[in-house]
Amino acid sequence: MDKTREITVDEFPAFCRAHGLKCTAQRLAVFAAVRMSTEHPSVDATWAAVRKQVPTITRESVYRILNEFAALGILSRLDALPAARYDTWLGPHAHFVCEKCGKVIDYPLPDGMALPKGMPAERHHVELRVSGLCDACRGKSKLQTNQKRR
Amino acid sequence: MDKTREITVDEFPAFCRAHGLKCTAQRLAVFAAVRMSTEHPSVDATWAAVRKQVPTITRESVYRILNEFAALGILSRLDALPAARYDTWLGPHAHFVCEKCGKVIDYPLPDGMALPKGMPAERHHVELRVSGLCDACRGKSKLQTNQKRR
DNA sequence: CATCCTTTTGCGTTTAAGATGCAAATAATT
DNA sequence: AATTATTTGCATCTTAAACGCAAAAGGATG
Repeated sequence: MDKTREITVDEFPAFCRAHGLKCTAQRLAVFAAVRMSTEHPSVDATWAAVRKQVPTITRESVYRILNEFAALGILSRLDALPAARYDTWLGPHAHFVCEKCGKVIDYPLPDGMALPKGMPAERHHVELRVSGLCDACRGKSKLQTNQKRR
Repeated sequence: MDKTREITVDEFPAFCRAHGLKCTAQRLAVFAAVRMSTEHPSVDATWAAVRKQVPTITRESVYRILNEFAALGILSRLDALPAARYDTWLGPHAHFVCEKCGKVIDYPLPDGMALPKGMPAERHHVELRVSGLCDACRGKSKLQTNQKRR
């Protein structure tokens, strides 16, 4: 089985059973929210989406569930400031991170991109991160003047 | 001039003059601390080192100075949890980040590694991040059992 | 070298992310 | 339907990071 393949929402209950997890409404809704989003949502963004389905869920549960999922490997965690973001694309890929608005855009890695020699073999997550200004932020003159340019 | 070249501590006063910054003892000590370290220090680690030279400096000043330096481009900021880390190696390179102890190890990028097509051109920082367990943490059996393995 | 002016620092305070402990609630199994 | 281990919600705590402002210090000028 390909560990980098994203599982679908339909497959989620079986995933829970296979890992001895209860398939709660909270877990399902959190997984579906991240799986369906293309925005690499933060905890709070995920919480906002999940509350529409499960109004009683707390932010703390979203934290716990997202980190649990990251530890189990069905989603990846992108350490970013001010807040970590989550993603279900598990294969090696590149992230463009806008320094102004925080937007994250995915790119596939070039074919045949090799890791540097000497890197530990049992890697969990490969991430090429490029930061700068996204098109929207670059277009805004007001933001441009605030942003230090080189 | 190569913008990815690290400036030396000796060159720092000239750098300040060129950018209209006052060359204060605080700025010099913060720069020297990160420049001399191979540990990718966090704000607090930098603060601890700088206090030996400038005992009165506050953590807030270290925050401000490090972020100012990152904005000016003489050091790079590595967004990591629980705290951001700073580095003076400005050229493209890879970071191995230990998921257990947070240790960061630098690797040069393989020759000819191309960026994915469509990435914004005016990039500020290219980072290949690989996470997993460092040798020290992998060697500790106690940690190994705590760590979920896949 | 003394003065002036701008920048920077230190201090107090604030916001927000993330984690934790425990009792109540709930899913899975019999 | 009852049982049991897991999970959630709630309250609380810790720490990273940022901000506003008055005091202090750097750097230029006469």
